[in-house]
Amino acid sequence: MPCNLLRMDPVEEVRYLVLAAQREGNRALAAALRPLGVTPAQGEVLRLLAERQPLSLSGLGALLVCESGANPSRLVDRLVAAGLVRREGGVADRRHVQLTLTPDGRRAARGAAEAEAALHAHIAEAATGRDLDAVRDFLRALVGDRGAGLAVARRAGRAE
Amino acid sequence: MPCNLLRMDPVEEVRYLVLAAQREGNRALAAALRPLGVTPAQGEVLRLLAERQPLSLSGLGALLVCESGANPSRLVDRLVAAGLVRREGGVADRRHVQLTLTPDGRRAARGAAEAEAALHAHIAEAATGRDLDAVRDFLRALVGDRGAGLAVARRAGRAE
DNA sequence: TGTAACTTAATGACACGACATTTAATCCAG
DNA sequence: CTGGATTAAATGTCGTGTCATTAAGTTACA
Repeated sequence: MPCNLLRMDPVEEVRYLVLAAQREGNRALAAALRPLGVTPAQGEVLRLLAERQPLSLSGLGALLVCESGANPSRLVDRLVAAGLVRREGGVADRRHVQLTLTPDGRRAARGAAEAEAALHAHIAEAATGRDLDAVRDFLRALVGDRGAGLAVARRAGRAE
Repeated sequence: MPCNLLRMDPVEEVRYLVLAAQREGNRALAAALRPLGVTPAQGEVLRLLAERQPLSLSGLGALLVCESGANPSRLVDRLVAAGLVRREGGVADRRHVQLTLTPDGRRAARGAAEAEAALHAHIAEAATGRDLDAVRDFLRALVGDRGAGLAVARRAGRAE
């Protein structure tokens, strides 16, 4: 009885819409990446390495928005097993691993960039006639600088 | 080279901020629910049943924003094992399961409501001085009526 | 120097989340 | 009334995502 008469609180609806947007974006991206044999999380790793290799596991973890807190050992494991990433022991500090793309990994990163472009076009379309910067500012305030929010800030060049 | 001089595209930043907001919201909610021994996904089931029981598995699945596509058999399994939900065979149609809350489940649903209220207060705080309705409208346009977006629309009374 | 604090990565455990397949119950066209 | 399509639920599989612990390497300080 409560829900056809009572409208949902805008705050609660925004909470669920954020969840829904993440889910649908992830589904769309997964579908676009499937022909490459790569998942969205793996695609994020490939894109980061293409721009900033070499990276250590913890350096990568600091920039990943997915898998924000922990170290992405197992995420990288699968990319190494797939032959897309090389994992070499560090020289100066033997704790640090050096992650780099293989030639196949570079190719997959290019494909992932195209899949992301399609998703970005979809977001841009939903933003036509709206103030996307206001949405961005709200989301920045919402995530603050904890965990995943800090990773985005680092990616955007707003924090080191 | 690319990232301290080149600002990130607002569209791409919004994409990652949506992901980050979902992650951080989920982490905060998980922490608030942990004393109850319940996860955010389980909390969503408890809240839905508290308002709309009895529900079948597919009816529940149509309203869940998490786990949007599939049937939430295993999600419910754990709630039944925890003694929070009762799962009874249907009468008219023996395929349909009847899900209802146990007294413990009603109690857990009340606790989950309090944990959600804290998250909603955090969202409301990030929205002060901003146009939350505009954010909501953008996110509605973004998710459309596919999968999780449709579940939100149903919850908000915008669709049956 | 030597040891305690710290950092990095690996790993165990558990619960999703998405897709696909299977099984059982119901519906419906002929 | 019957046999194929449809629907509901369960289940298999794989890849996260989070928290915790462990082990190894490095730093810092008494």
